[in-house]
Amino acid sequence: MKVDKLNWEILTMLQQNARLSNAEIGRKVGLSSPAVAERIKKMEDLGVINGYRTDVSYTAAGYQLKAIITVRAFMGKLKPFLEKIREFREVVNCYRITGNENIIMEVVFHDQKHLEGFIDKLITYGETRTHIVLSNVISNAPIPSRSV
Amino acid sequence: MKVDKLNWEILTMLQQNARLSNAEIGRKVGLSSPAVAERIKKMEDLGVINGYRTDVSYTAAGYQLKAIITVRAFMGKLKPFLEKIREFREVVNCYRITGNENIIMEVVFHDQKHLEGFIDKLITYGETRTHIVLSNVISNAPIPSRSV
DNA sequence: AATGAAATATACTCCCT
DNA sequence: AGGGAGTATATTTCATT
Repeated sequence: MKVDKLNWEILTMLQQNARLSNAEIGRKVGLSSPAVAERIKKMEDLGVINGYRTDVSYTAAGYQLKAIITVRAFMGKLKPFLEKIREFREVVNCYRITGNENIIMEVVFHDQKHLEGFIDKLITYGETRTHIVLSNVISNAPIPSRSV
Repeated sequence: MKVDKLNWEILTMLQQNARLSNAEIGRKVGLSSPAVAERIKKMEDLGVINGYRTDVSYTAAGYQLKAIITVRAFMGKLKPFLEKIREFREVVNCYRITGNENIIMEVVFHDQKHLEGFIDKLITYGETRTHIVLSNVISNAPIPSRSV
């Protein structure tokens, strides 16, 4: 899909603040609010925009820790794992990746016991490695519009 | 901070769609729109809500691949790395983590050459490992309100 | 594709409880 | 902490270019 310059300006603003009004976006990019609404609608329909998310602080929300967990699935266990993992609501993101590990996940936990219980549930599916997140260096940076 | 049941309902809705109007949220949770606005404002001020992001498809936006890159920083190179990495706009997320690797990043690339050039820029800072993202199993799932 | 105008809906401010 | 009223602003629809 072709995303033109104007749409990139809109996307850049929306990535920084998804709750901006169409009218406000229009003022900054020099379009009327119906024009902005139409462009956004089209980007939603084409799948350029997947959705609008609120970034909730996991610590403020009562979770003490976040972990990056990789899984190296046992033979024949990847598919069952992929079906099972959707049931675990602690999992914020989960990707299938290349390399020695097949899966990488970002998971939030109330405490260490919670983390321990989570890892225990995965032992039948594969070998796990857990990294605790110490701090955020970059969080959900907007995707830039062109070669950087 | 104490997030009560009503705020959790609001947060759950906002995590799924950040562009919902206060009026619509109010209708579903049984509050007036000024009351919803006030609660949201308070959660923003307290840092429960960090912001509102638009989820843009990196492929639709002209990026061909996404990679998970870990870095094991050389002695004394972690700090310089943390300062430098903010300049790279391809980096969508970057965390400091425990374990053998110090850093894990989620990075988007136009093509393999772009990825190659990126990795080259990191060699003075540490040892990198790159995993290409094959597919999304779970994407930005809302943080659940209680023990799961 | 975009604009302008009319109708509807929402947000914001203030006061009251 | 929330409701209600009044005003300002935004969204939506549609006709027009």
